Amino acid sequence: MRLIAGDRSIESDPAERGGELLSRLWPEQEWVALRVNGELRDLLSPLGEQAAEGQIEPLKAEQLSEFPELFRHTLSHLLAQAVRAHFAAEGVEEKEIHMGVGPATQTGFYYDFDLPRALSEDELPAIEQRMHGLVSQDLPLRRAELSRQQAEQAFAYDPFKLEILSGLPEGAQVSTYSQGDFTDLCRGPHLPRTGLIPQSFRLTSTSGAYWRGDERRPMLQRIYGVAFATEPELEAYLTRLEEAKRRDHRKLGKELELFATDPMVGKGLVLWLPKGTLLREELISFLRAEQRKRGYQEVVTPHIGNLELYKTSGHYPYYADSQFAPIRVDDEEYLLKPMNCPHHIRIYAQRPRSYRELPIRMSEFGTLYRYELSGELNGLTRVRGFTQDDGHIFCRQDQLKEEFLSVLDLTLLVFRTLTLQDVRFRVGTRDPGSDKYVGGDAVWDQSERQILEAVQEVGLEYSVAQGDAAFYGPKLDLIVKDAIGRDWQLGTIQVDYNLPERFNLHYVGQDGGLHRPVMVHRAPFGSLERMIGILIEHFAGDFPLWLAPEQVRIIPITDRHLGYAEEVARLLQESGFRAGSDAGSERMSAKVRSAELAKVAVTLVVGDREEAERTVSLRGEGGKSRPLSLPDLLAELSERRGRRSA
RNA sequence: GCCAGUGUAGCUCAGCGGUAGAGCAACCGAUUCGUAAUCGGUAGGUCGUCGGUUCAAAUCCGACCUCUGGCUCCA
Repeated sequence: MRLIAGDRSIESDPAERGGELLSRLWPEQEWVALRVNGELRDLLSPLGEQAAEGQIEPLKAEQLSEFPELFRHTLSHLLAQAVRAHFAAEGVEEKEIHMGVGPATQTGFYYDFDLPRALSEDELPAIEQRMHGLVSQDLPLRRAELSRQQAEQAFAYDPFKLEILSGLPEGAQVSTYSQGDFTDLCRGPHLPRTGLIPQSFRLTSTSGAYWRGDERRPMLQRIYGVAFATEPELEAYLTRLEEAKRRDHRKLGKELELFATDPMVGKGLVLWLPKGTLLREELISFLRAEQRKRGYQEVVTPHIGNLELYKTSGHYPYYADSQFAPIRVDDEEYLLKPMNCPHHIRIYAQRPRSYRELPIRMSEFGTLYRYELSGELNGLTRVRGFTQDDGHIFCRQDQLKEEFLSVLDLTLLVFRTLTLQDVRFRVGTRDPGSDKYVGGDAVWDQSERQILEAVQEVGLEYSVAQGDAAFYGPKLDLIVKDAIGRDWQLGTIQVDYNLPERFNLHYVGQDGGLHRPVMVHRAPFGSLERMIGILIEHFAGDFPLWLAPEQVRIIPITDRHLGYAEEVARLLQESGFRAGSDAGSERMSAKVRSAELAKVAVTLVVGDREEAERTVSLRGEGGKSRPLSLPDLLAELSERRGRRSA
């Protein structure tokens, strides 16, 4: 067969190994891997028939930064070899250590083991040392191909490997990779020798992980590592972790007295402290005002609902596992509200609706309760009680796309205002192989097509995630990047043909007949709890003026300036600012420090000069201050607040 | 829910069989000071809870609870 390498054409054979081909082409150079038609391959594997007419691209060690999965995957094998050696040192036979899977991850690698005893995190440095040693030994990797039957004999001691093999077709060929005395079943690709692995890796943690992610299967011990091509990249990653830790909303939430959780109240239930409540109320009134402009009507519905309501909607028993158990009252059962939509639907159904009043856009800041697994609960991002900025649009089919676009517009406005600029879409469609969905194929096809059209019209980057749909309809998730580049899934818009049908909703059309409305579910924030958690981390607690719980603090230089400080504070308060003066007996610089630590949005200092001139000294970025007259101060702060900028 | 770790004053942490400690914060007093820490004093803890071992437990053992890192799930 013929292959193309740059501007050269070369004759090869499907059985020829990548490495052999490259050393024929460039005998003096050392390569670490190659790409065939863009697909990453290792030097040890035969090119295969599908390489014919393919474009060959050799990769040098210097290019490993671009293909970290190469050394990360090889490192997971080294980890397995090191773990075996570690246990061999205490007399454990290597075949007693069974292994699950060990792939590369986004930042490193892991491997799952079934070990004779619990591994402590204190043992990781010793295992890591062994791994560094294996790299230094520069062991060559060997690849072998064998039939499924041969592999089953070779790995007869390991039930997990056998299970992997049993999932392959009868006559399948599999490959193994070995270095030193260690052999693992693996598809590759791998580096050709361990000496090419950068030493910039670290074992970071251990955890439990179910075999094949299934909670009914045994739990294995997972060891995680991080690995980068160069030491500076590893350092940069570890610095990012530090930065994330510094911004942790649980830590900042406590320090800034925004929220608390209390075991006596119940886990996963958030207590909003006064400062956090201010933040929350600002977000709510911002969205409420935007929704009014867009013709939403706000409603309020109870925190519990009759179980029949959720049986009709289909939420019960479908989501019974993640709901609080029903409450029995007399002869009826009630559920803590896991969803607002059934309540809103019953509001729609209070009286006959005309095509003239559609679309009806109903919104509610509705508090929901879901029974999340206790091990899942986490700060504000995973809780058992939360408030959704929920909304449901009931419209005619011909209005659907416009409504969908308008929701998209609102959601993007919300994100831009919160300075979450980098947004992309993910369209969740149904999994054709699953039967969990309600409703027919025709409506599903229709709604999936409408979402895609709307998304394409907006023109932002989007992807399609098959199988990500809700049980009642396809959905659109918005994924945003925060200030330190982390992705968050926020806001969700869903088209729903099924609930209107289950509740038998209709409207009277122009033709006098009854028609079925379409529903759009949407929540730009998603949950206020989660959104605020993300915002705390995005801003690292330094909220823009409009959101800052404490907006202005006025620091008098000595006690004799306190009267003037209070006068300035009152002036600001009259314009609706959350302002106060610091009457403590500390030195001015200590008060400045306290204001910084409390992350007050604006710090003003007043002394003799300011009092005489009726000005304030506004403390800006990096401690640089500038004088401002009181009218200018009010104008500047009002403008900043109005623009919702920092 | 499962695996592993963790828990000492409001916060950060020391103490690891022999009478509970520090810094910061709080409170009191002095100080009145120009953009990230003024000085002195006072108060604050059934060492997560319950049980066990011991003459003696914050310290050793067990159970439970919280929280943390994962697994799994997310309408």
